[in-house]
Amino acid sequence: MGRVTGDGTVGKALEVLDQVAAFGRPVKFSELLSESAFPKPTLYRFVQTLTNQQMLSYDPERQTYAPGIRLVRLAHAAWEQSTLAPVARPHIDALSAAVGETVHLAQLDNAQVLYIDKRNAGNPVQMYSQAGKVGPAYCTGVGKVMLAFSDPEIADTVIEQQSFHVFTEHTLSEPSALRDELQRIKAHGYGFDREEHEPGIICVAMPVLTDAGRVLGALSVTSTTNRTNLAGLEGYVPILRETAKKIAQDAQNWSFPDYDRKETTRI
Amino acid sequence: MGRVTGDGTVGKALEVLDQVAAFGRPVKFSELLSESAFPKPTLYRFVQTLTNQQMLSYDPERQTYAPGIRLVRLAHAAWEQSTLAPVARPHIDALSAAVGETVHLAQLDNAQVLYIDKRNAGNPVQMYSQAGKVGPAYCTGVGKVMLAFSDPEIADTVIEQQSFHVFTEHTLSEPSALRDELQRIKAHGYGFDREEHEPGIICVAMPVLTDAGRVLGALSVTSTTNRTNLAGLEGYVPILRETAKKIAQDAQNWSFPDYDRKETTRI
DNA sequence: CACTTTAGTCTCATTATTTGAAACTTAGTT
DNA sequence: AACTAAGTTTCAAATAATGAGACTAAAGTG
Repeated sequence: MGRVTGDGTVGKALEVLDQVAAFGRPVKFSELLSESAFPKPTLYRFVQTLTNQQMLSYDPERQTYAPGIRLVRLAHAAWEQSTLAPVARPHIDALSAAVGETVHLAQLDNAQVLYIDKRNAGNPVQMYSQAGKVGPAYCTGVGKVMLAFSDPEIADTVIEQQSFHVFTEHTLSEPSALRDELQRIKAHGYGFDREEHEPGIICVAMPVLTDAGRVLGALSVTSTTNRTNLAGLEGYVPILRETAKKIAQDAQNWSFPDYDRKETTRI
Repeated sequence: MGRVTGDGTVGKALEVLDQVAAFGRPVKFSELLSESAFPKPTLYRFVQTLTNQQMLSYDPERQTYAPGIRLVRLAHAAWEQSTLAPVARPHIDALSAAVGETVHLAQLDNAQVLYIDKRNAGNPVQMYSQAGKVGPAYCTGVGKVMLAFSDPEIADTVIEQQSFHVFTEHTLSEPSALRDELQRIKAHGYGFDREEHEPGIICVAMPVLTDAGRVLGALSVTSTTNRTNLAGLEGYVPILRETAKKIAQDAQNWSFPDYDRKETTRI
């Protein structure tokens, strides 16, 4: 059995859920079927079950499925309890205020970069729309920095799964080039995105490491080639290093208060 | 069988997931067991499966489970495709700028108010931390407004599920009082929160309705009794009504562009 | 209009998985 | 060492998942 899923029925159902999410738009049953490894009635039942459970939503007019509203509720709990976001929040607020540029906080999920928080430079709104978004690990500042400090075995597994799609003329398109870059990043302690993902967009990234050296996530300050250059961004390294250190410390000391939360409180 | 779950194994597993999320903090297996309807080995296997699947995360040090990071990624897709948030975004930006007070956008999920977007008044950050949060339907402006315009059958079902916990001296603590209030809201077309959930916090809420009168969600402008009063908030009714109308129109005309999204794009 | 195709839904005997009582293994007391 | 509580494994019985195929509805075609 070629399948990696495992975990019986539940694993299979979640695989379907991921598939729907991967489309990035509402999908018809037939579209799903043509990409799915499951036979028609089996896929059908999964989709029905997930829709019943509000893990998928169904648009009867267009006959399309999309990830459901129940996920939004569940994710809030996940974000607050299983990501760096709550401990990092005050620190990236301060960082953002100090540098006046866009700040990202990311973690690794499934060989992809998962952005878990963001502070915009000029425009103060439009935030949640970004947290939860995923990006490629091989051509983003945060992605490369996390790989550079990851366990070599894990890094290898992740590298194997990268698409190495060429976004710009600066994109590293070969695993070997990426490995060299990771070497350099590890030596310096931080890394750059040199317009590797989008023309004109550059960033400095810093890993968030435990005292033992385990990667918890990464931070970055992003700007454009119009406003600054790599040397300019390098000036943020000290404050980035400080911020990363504080986040790591707080994360290690973090202990959840065991207050009884009687009822939901006002948001 | 008394169980409401249905949907076989997948439904049961998701019930466990909900239970973990409901704790609002990392939980030990034994805590979960004592609240769960499942026998020990069954619950044990569900928790294992969900952890494998990254729907739960496990902290080996504290031996606790929490909702997992995979949910954050899935929720982003849900938020963008299955909620009012993307269509409403520009309109609530405009509303927020115009009124200079905190603005909420909410939908009903499972007899609860689910906040799906928010604009803060003074402090511009701290946003995603709020979207995804849930609140009671019977004592929030958005909750009551959505109930008032819902199908009576649905409203009844929802009302039955409310806790009617008394948060403040103004909280409506009886279904009959709530029903009267819903009547009044329906007559006026909008509603207030008169410090029913938290002392000093008041709001005006407006439903977002389709042309056919179906409830899509609700909007509210929140303030404090220090800054204004109900009469003051009532002044926002025209702009709220306009905003709600625009959101409803956009939601009805909304059609997803069928561009091929080749790769993930920069966040 | 009958005929074909395609997409979506349903049935049911077979098969595989889930189930949970009970037993076992740690790890922490007294 | 004896006791206790929390977590984990086993295995036969009970149950649910599976998918080939049949059916239906709707859209396209000659």
